[in-house]
Amino acid sequence: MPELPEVETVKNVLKKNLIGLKILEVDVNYLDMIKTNLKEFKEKLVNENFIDIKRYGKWLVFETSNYYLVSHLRMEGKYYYTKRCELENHEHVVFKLDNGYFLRYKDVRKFGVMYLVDKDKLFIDTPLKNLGYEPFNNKLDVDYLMDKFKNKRISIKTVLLDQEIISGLGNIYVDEVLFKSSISPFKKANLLNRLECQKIIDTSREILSAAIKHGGTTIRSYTSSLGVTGNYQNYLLVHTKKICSICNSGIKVSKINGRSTYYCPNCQGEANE
DNA sequence: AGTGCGACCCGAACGC
DNA sequence: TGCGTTCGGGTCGCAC
Repeated sequence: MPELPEVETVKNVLKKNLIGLKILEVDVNYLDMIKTNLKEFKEKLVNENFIDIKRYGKWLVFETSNYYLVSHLRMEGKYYYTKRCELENHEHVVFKLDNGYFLRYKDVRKFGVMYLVDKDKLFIDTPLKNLGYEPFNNKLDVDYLMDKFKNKRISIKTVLLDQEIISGLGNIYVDEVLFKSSISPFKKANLLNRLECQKIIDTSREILSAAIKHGGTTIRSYTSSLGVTGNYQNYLLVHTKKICSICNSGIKVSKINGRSTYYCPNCQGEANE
């Protein structure tokens, strides 16, 4: 499932292939995937050139001559850059390009979404308007986190999944960050001190850098797609693990706000601490 | 404003 | 074995 490192990898591969190419045709097979006006989506993108591809948090943003195409892969969305023109199952959006290739978006669960907006509306008419700082942003510091956490009486696990505070951490990496910071996922965010906030910042940067270096994490073995067959799963310390690599205690799994959460009760503390 | 939860999906995993 | 049920994953939108 793509989190920030996976999306970064996809972005880099797409960028290598798509820049300069023109869109000749747009097919949409699952209408609800397009969250802005469907007719405009199909018409406006014709004859647009790909100029740049960016990533904001887990969002992928294609810059074309006149618009931004905003895409979120959710759990299983993937892009294929291919000469194949036969429609495969679960391919919901297909772009025909002017070099004989196609950009094909495939998403079994249909969870992904796309927006098409004018260039001055990227941070106004899309969910990007709510994104918090990325882990690598220098503005993400202890004062920022202390301020964001001060009225949050919910678990730090839930708060770190909130993209409006830090953007780009998903379920796997939040577990890793909290483990490496020796903080219980159950701890209320407003109870964290400055040292703990600093640890969250430092470990987020460390873990995401390492994950990007290894191409992201492939937990379920879906068929590989454009650039997303990472091997960071081999470096996970707590998520999906049974035994703590630090103290040999059994790793516990609990639901926090509906999300499966792996933690070491000995190194990080228990539910009621 | 903060919080909680349903909706969105469907293949895989599970339970009987 | 075969069938029905549950689960998971990120985000939005809504109710309180």
